[in-house]
Amino acid sequence: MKATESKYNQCLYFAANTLARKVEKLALESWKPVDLSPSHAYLLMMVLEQPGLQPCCLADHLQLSPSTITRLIEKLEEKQLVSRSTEGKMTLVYPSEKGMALLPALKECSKDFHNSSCCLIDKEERENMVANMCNLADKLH
Amino acid sequence: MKATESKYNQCLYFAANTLARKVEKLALESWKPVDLSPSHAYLLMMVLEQPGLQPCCLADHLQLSPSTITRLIEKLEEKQLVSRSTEGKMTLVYPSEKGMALLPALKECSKDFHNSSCCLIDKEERENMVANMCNLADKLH
DNA sequence: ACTACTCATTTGTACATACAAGCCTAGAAT
DNA sequence: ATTCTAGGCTTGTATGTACAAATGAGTAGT
Repeated sequence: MKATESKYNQCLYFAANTLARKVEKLALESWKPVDLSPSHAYLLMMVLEQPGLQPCCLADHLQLSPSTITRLIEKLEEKQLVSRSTEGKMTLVYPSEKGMALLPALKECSKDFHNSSCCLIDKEERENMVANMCNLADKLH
Repeated sequence: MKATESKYNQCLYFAANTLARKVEKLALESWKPVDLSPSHAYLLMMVLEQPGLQPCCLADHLQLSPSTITRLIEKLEEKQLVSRSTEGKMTLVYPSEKGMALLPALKECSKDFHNSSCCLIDKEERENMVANMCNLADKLH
């Protein structure tokens, strides 16, 4: 059955969750080439762009809780893609050589993901939707 | 930081997930009075409306995997809100007395959830968004 | 200098969900 | 009848995420 045919096709809870799960699945596919989950990949990309970023800053930009960020970094550290250095009460996250080497592949995955969702929906409509979703998310405190 | 201010505010992955998590949180609050998570509540409401529904049908309408449905039913059974009866190779789910007694409260929660999201966003815009999200979800195979 | 307080991070634990493999039961093929 | 197959459900296990409590390091009050 399609989501649009479901009993709950007018329910925000239903729509938001269903969409997110499907998008997650698509993203998972797109980032398979680098063997990272989408959130790991986004975090790594941020660190590559701004080496020495703090976890709290990552949490802000990715809109994830600090504890989740810790968990994501842990895994990237295991894979030796980033390293943490503790400076006083804060932690700085740096990409490793191996992490840096991954940048082009990451960008490729990013592009792939973007394309595979773009071909399903009109560019303008898509942009509108994404903006609306962010807006509503912000209102939800 | 707000989602609209994030580095990734144009990314579908980011927008869909951020929104879904926030909506989930709001829904969680709304259904606290009946001490059920939103998905448990929706499942129960479906069973109340159509006693004897099969898990596969629930999975279809709620757009969740069969295994997730099993897990949801298990918990509702523990709470003695529904019961399962195996008829040949299929399973039928029925509400219990206790489950039926919960119907008015469930409807109240449902209304609350709807209202608390409605006061944040224009009715028409909201309806549009929900419809668009379902549509896109369907296209994401 | 001692205490209390705050902030950034981590840890233990829990929840929502899914995938893959297994288990029954019903019906089909022989 | 016996075996094969398919469908519906369940089970083991894994992923993504968060909350609440714990840690540890600066900071302010006295």
